[in-house]
Amino acid sequence: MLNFTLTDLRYLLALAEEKHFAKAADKCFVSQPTLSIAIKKLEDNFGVTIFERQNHQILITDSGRRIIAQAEIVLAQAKLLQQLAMNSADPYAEPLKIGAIFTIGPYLFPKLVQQVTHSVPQLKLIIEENYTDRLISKLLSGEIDIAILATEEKYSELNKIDLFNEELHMICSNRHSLANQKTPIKQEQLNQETILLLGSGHCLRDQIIEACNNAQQHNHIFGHSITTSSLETIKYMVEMNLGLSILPQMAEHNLSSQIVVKQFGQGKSIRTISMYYRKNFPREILVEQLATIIQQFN
Amino acid sequence: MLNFTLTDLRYLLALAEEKHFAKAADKCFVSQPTLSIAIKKLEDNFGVTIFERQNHQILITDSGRRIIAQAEIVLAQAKLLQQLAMNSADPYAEPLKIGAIFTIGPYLFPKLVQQVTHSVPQLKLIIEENYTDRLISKLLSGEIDIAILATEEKYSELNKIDLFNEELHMICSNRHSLANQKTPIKQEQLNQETILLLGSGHCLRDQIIEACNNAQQHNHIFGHSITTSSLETIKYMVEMNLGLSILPQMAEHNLSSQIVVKQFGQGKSIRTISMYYRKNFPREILVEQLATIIQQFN
DNA sequence: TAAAAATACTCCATAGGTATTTTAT
DNA sequence: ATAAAATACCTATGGAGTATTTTTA
Repeated sequence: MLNFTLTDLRYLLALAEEKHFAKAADKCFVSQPTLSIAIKKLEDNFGVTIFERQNHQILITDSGRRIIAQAEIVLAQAKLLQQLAMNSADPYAEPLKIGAIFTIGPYLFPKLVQQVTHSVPQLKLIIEENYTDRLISKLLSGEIDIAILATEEKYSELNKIDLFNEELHMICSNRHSLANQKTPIKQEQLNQETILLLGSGHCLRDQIIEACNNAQQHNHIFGHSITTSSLETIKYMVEMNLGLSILPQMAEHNLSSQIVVKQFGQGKSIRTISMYYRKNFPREILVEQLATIIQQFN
Repeated sequence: MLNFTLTDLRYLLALAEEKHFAKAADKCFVSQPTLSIAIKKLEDNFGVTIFERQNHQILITDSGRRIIAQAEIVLAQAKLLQQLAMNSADPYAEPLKIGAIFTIGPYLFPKLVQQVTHSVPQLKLIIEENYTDRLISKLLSGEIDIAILATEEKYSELNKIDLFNEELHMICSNRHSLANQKTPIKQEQLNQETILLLGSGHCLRDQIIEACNNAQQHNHIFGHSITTSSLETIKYMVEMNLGLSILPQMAEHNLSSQIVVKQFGQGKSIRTISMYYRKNFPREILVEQLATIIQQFN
């Protein structure tokens, strides 16, 4: 067990420098007896004479010199710790780690990073794209601080802020037979079509299946489905008229002119994008700030 | 000013490791509330949340991780200090610095080092030869711990232990006219002789002058004197019959067979060799031990 | 209901103060 | 007589305890 305190060391160094109890005490803003007693306690505990009280002058013993040198190191490191901690008090000091699902990240992150760089330049973002369940577990384990998801699921350990709703639209090639239909596409019309879907794990896949399925029982509503790995792949395949697909609004950005966007379903098919973060997350202010930024995108 | 203690850091590291307040408290041998409060105090003072109290699990924030890493450094250095200090508690831990005048060192130190190596092997000696006044000032400033001198001077800041007396003898070549005299040499006989002396500053020079001068007023008792730099030089010159000289007993060791030692003066000419050290020198025990060793040399 | 952390409160060790004594110049 | 450090003695902060409450799984 350590038998000294950081205060003791401050007194020690002051005395080593001043070589005069009263002056050293002044320097530490304490009384001379306080410093005397602290030094005595240190020496007694160590069992070492650090200062040789010579008549009206103070000498440092050889052991003392080594002890003082080490005490300097300890105090210097302690001050570093203090600074480090104080700097971290700023919630912007540490980067914020945000994850989003694959079907949001590519379209949201660029705008988010741009806006944050502009309006909260002191904040660094670390972004990642992943599946919903992976993001949830990373969020719970502290690997990320915020997850941007499109799920209706409730998580008791997490807080949620809704960001925006986005519609799901059908896209097809302008050469496709549905391309010229004026009325919204009905679910039944997809029965004979080739549908391009993301792989399982992507929540968009489930959302599309649910949106198409609607009141129907069976899972396989499509005539034929092809599973792909990313929305960008899907867009290229639709452009080549290899099938049609359902896209969230955000992904319609920069669509090829050969792709047609069609209203889909009887009502509007929408999904809600929300921000999740741990209850008690100490930087909740930041979360709210980011939510506001994103909400102003629409 | 530092707003944390080493104890706080111990608690911090324990909690970081255990991630459980009660277990961390156990590890530190304190109660759970004690540790809780200490952590809270730390966090409040730093203005940083270090531990995110997640429902029945504790997460470390990113700021926390850095703080903990630095806290580890501080504690490690503090423990080093503790060890260092504890080891120094041993009075033998640090080398002892001894100075002796030029006319004692070469003859005393070899025997001293040999005996210390044998009977106090854990003690290291750092030896030096110098003039009396230089040794005194080094002793007062703490550059050396012990001075071995031949002086009658009193120093109020220093303690003194007498070691031994040594006689002063005359030496001359066996070809010298005084070499065959049976009775002790009288002071007056030196009036016509060439005397080899050490340079000024060497106390032996003054002691010899005083011994020869005796009741006489004038300083120049010798027919002719030559100043040399060391007793060894003097011995070689005496061997070559370039003059005679006065030697302390110790220096008679290993004299050339061509040199004759003669009793000198009516009474015995002696000087007292003493050990000086600072009052309050914390390792007085060692001084006494060394004094005893030297006293047993005769 | 159980487990974990926070809170309330009580207590005492000790760091700090003032006044004084001791020691040495 | 003066200057410096040590000692005596008192006070109060805060570190540590036990008991209890709050919170959440």
